[in-house]
Amino acid sequence: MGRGKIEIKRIENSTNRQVTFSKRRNGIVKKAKEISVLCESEIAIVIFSSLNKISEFCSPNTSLPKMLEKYQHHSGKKLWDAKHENLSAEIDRIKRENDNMQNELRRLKGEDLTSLNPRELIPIEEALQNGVTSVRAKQMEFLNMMKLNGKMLEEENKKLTYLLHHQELAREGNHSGCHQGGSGYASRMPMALRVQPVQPNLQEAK
Amino acid sequence: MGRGKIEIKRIENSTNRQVTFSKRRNGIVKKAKEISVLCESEIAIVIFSSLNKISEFCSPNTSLPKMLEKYQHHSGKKLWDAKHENLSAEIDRIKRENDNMQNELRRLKGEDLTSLNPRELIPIEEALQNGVTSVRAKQMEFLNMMKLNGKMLEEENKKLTYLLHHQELAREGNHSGCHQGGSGYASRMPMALRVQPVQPNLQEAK
DNA sequence: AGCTATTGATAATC
DNA sequence: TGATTATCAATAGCT
Repeated sequence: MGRGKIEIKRIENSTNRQVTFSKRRNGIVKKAKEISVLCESEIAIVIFSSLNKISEFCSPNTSLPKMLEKYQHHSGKKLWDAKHENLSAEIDRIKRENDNMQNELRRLKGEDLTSLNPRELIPIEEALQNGVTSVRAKQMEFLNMMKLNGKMLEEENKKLTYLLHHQELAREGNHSGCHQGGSGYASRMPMALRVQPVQPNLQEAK
Repeated sequence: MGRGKIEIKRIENSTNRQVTFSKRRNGIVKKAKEISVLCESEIAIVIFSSLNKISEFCSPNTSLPKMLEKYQHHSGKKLWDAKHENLSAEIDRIKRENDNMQNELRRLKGEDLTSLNPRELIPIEEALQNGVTSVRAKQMEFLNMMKLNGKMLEEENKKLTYLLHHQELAREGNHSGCHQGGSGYASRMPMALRVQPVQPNLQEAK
């Protein structure tokens, strides 16, 4: 097709070759577009010119990576190395692990028990029981800590009260005046805390 | 080019589409061969038919993997490294999910509770309690089923015993003879079953 | 699958 | 490069 027939062999004239390359490349891409539309097929083309310039075409609604993925999947041929398979295998492995855990979780939460027989229920019950025990123990721990904390605060309160009281007394002694409705800290404190003097070595209880 | 002009749009007639696909595919591959020779270029083509049948072409002295390798190298675009990244990301995601589940599992099993505060313990305790409840319910279900099964067997036993007893009586009546070592079923049965009527509710003791 | 009238692609040229 | 056009190649419709 053209002004003259040509032999299909390397075009020696470099310029001519370039031109022909460009024209024919466009032609091929056009054909590719057409076939993809006419026959609703997917086509990907990669071309390197003799100067290693890249041209690529890929039918709409897909991409080279997608096409290659599909290629591997359908042909079974490997386009790239084992890396993928390793990763895929890893994913499969983790997903399986995931499923197992999900099942275990579901069962521990009491769902999905229908498929189990009585023998399989026993370890689950035990695990749950252990869990409850541990959690309750932990809660008791917290409770005790809080109790202890409360006691310590109480003790500190007492100490402070005692100190304030003494300050109050000292001031009264200095001024020889009597504040009947005393405005000091001590007088505003609850009776229970004010009256009792601090006991020594309270911290020892820690 | 053909007996008539055609619009470039999906060919509705399936057979026609197939034929056209085949013809044009060959055409494109031929063009690809030609350009690769004429312009000493490298070209790779992958085509999926509408039925996902693969066709591929790759210019001589190279291969699809080689081409793609070159493609990545020269274009800088990632073909499968992108895929790698996707896979890696997927792995990360799943691993995170995995870790979460593992933590949840550990906590449900009463391990690894030290890092939790009291407020966080509450839902765990509840979940465990629910789990225990569910498991026990399931166990009760099994127990009831077994009880029921036992009762049914017991009933059947009674029935059979009754029937055998009557057969025995009937035969003795007919023959007016006494088989001392009788060959009937009943006479071959263990004494325990024959003589004593089944006691009701034996299974209740379970 | 083949055939062929027809359209489409393109080699040569400017 | 880009446009033109005489030719050749691809192929649509038919068998």
